[in-house]
Amino acid sequence: MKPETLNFFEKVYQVSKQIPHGRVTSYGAIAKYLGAARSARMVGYAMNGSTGKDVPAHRVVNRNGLLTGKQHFEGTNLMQQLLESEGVVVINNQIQDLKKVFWDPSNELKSYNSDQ
DNA sequence: CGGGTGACCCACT
DNA sequence: CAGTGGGCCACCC
Repeated sequence: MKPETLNFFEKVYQVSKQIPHGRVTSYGAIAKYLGAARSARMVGYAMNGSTGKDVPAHRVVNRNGLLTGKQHFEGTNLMQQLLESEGVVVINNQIQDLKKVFWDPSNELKSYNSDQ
């Protein structure tokens, strides 16, 4: 068991967990923070396994602020419900004031905090 | 071992 | 300005 084997998934999970309450980020932002800006798809793919974990995948949306992964959640509008529950205004699966609620890990975290 | 897929993003036309 | 295609990297069969 080597936790250092932090796969791309694990990295995404940790970053997602660091997302503040009432804030959202994009796959590309996380991917870029991990050094794979052109591999945003992997971030979303990682989220596929985040369902059922302590990872708030609902706080992760695409660049347009659209809840693309909503269909992957249990319910139909569960993702939107969770975001609105945190104070994020979401209309028609589209986050409003994304610029205000947007949270950039590279801008807030700056570095990898192994100590969480 | 090889091919296909994917909760995306960027660039070109 | 808007639309389309390609690219990227990891997991699944």
